[in-house]
Amino acid sequence: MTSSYQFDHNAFAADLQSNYAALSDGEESGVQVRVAGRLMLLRRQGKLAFATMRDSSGEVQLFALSQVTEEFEAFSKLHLGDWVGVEGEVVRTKRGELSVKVATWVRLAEALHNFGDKWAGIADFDLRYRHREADLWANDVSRRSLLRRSHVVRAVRERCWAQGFVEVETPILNPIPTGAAARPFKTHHNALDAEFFLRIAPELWLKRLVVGGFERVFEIGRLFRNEGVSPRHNPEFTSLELYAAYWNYEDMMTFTEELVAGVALDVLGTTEIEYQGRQLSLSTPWARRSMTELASEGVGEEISVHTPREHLVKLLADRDVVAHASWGPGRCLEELFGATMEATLWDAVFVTGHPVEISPLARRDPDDELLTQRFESYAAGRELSNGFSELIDPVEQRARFEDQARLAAAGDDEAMVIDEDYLRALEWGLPPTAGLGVGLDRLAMLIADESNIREVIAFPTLKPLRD
RNA sequence: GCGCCGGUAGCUCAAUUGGCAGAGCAUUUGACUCUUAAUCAACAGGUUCCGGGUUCAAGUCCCGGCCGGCGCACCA
Repeated sequence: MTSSYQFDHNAFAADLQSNYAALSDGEESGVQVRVAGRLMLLRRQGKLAFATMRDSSGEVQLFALSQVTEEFEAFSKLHLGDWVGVEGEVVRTKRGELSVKVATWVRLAEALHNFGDKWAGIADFDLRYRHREADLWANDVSRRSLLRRSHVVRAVRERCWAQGFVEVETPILNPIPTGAAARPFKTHHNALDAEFFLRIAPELWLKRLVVGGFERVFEIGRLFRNEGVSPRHNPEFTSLELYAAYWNYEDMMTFTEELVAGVALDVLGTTEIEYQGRQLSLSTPWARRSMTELASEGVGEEISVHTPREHLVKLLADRDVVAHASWGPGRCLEELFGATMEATLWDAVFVTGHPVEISPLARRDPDDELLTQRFESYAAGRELSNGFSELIDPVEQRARFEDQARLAAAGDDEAMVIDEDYLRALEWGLPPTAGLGVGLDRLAMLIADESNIREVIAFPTLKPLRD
C-alpha cells in the first residue's frame, strides 16, 4: 500500500482549469504538475481509469492508463474519498476533459467512511451538523456558506481597521455577567475557588478601554447566552462590538450602514441582495424610523412612552401578549413594536429612540427624558445591530443599575446586576462615546442567503447524544 | 420548556386498509483503451432510533424515552 508523510504539491485544480483553458481536445501540454486532493468520483474503463479529484480550489480529472501509470491496478481500486497526491502531465482528453495524466501517485490518506450519496449528498441534518467534515465534501452549499461567513468576518475586520479602530480582546470569564440583559452560563475556577460567568457581552470592558485612552476599539468574539436554541439563535454566537470616542448615535448609524453595505459589496459585489428568494436592499442611506412611530403605526393609534401603562397593557392583551408585572410603559412600547411591526421590516432600516427603561447603558434623549439616543438596525425582519450614545455619567449610571436591580427583584431574571468596577471606571471619565454591536452570524446569514444560523456556524451547538 | 412533523442498509429514498423489508449509489468480485452521477454482470449488506404494549401478524397502531426539523417562548 502506497503511503506518504508529505507531498510537494505545486498546482491547484482551479488554476489548471484556467491556465490550460486553451488546450484543445486530445492535446498534451508537455507540462508536468503535482496536484493533491480527495477522490470524488472514479470510473474504471479496462486499462484506463478516470477520477475526479477535488482540492480547496476546485476539481480536475485524473487520467490513468495502465501503460503510463505506476501501479495502475492499485490506482483503479482507490476508494471514493481517499486523499491522493499525483504527478503527471496536463492534458485534455479526446472527449474534452482537462486532466492530469497520472505518472506517479501516492495515497495520502484513506477514507474509511463514504461521503454520502454522490448525487444527493448528505441530507440528514443530524449527520451534517455532527460531522461537518463530511458535509463539507458532500454539499457544495455548506462549503459556500461557511466560506462566505469567513469573508464577512474578514471584511468587517478590514473595514474597522481602515477606520482607525484598534482590535482588542476582553475577558470571557467574568465574575459577574454584565453588558446586556441575558441569562448566563456559569462555571467555576478551582484554584481561585471562584464562580465565573461566560460573557454575555464585552460592552463594559470595551468602554473601560475607552476610559483608558483607546479612542476607537473593537472586538470580534464569541458571546454565550443560556437561552433557547432556534434557527436564529445558537448558545454561543459571534458579535462585533465597537466604540468610538467623540461620536454620538447618529455618527454610529452612519458608520453601521456603511459597514454593512460595504461588507455586502466586498463579499457579493452588490448592496441589492437576494435573500430567501426575495430582493433585499442594504443600500445606504437606510431609512430611520422611531420606535414610537412604528409602534403607533402597528397598533393604529398614537401611543408613546408617555401613554398610561394600563392602556399599553390592554393593547398588548389585544394581541395575546401578557404584560409582566415588572414591565413599565417603555417595555410595553417595545413589546408592541415587536408584536406588530418588527417582522415586517425587510429592507435594512434603523429603529431609533428606545425607552430608557429598556436601555440601561444608553444616554438619555435631551428632547424626551424617557427615551434614549439609541438605534437598532433590522433586515429581513430580524435585528442586525444595536447601538447608542453611551451613558457616561457615573451617578446616573448607578441609578439605572439600581432600577435594573429593582426589576430583578420584581422577577425579571434577565435584568442587569450592578457592576461596581464599571461605575468606578466611569468616575475616571468616559468621554462622549457611541457604541455598536452587530450579530455577525446574523449578518453572515444575510450574505450567505441562509435561513438557519447553523448553516453559517461550522460546528453549531447540539444536544449531546445519550444512551 | 411547549406544540406539530420526522428517524427504514454506509448515503439518498420506497414499502397500499396492519400481511414475506426493497431500489439506486457506496462497498466486494468480474468485464471493458476516452469516461463524465460511466456502463454491464454478480455477491453481500437490516436490532426499521431505543424500551414497553395491542394483535394470529407491527416499519405501519398505542404509551414512554432519545435525536433532529419547523413553529411558539426567550433573545442577537
